[in-house]
Amino acid sequence: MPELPEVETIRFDLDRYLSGYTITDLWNDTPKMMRPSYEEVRDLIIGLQIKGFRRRGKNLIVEFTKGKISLLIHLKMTGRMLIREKKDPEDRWTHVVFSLKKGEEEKELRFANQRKFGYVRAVNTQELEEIISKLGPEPLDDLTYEVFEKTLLSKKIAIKKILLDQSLFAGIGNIYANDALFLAKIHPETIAKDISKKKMRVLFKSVEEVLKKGLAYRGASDDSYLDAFGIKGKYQEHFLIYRKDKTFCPRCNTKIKRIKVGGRGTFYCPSCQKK
DNA sequence: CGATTCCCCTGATAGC
DNA sequence: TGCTATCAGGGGAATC
Repeated sequence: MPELPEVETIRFDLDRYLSGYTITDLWNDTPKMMRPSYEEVRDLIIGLQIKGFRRRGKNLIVEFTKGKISLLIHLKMTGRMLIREKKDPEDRWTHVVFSLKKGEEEKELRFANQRKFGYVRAVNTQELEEIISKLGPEPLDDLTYEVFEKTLLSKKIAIKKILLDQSLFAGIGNIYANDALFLAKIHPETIAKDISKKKMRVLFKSVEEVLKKGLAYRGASDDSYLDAFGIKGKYQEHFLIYRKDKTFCPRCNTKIKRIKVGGRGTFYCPSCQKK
């Protein structure tokens, strides 16, 4: 599922390949994916030239050279953003298509979305700012250890829930939360404020490490994730603990356990990650 | 503040 | 073999 490394991988390629293109048409067959509505989004963006793509947490942001409208795109679990030629074969589950043109060059940006949870939302500068400001700091950018520690010390809930809370830290999802906790040898249900300062430091570094590793491998394609060219990432080949509940701990060979924390599948080594 | 549940959706998988 | 019930999951809303 697209988390920070996956969305960032997509963003980087979209920015590089589609900046400068102008939106000439917008197609959609699933109105609920378009906010406020297909017609409004269409009228707002047709004719606009793409300035670039930004990312905030798991949100992809399309910026234009003129006006105060941006597109806020969330891929949720099964979203894909694909750069295609018009003549390219259909991509299954495509529900939104942006037609693009730069000089004589034509392209399509296709939003495929199997479970239809993702969306494209047109927002003005002020709305964008409001939404973005509700997200926590970026773990690979402006999150400092001091803020990390302060956040953990203020919470009496399971550390894994904290890591997944987008208003506390933006962009960490289930895969990287599981792997970071394994790396730091912390039980996912440990009450955040009870973690020792020493382990907090290790966890801070672990979060950074797994996210960077995810980026280096261009994301994890254990389910439906594909990059902007339709190519799988490779981080799934390097999962430490995520979805490893049929195997044994790489450190101590104990059988990996699977539980639910906050309703999400959670994996840990009962020997290495004690409460 | 936090916990819990529901909802959205559809392919994969388990169970019969 | 083939059908049906269950599950997964990001995030927002509603409820306690």
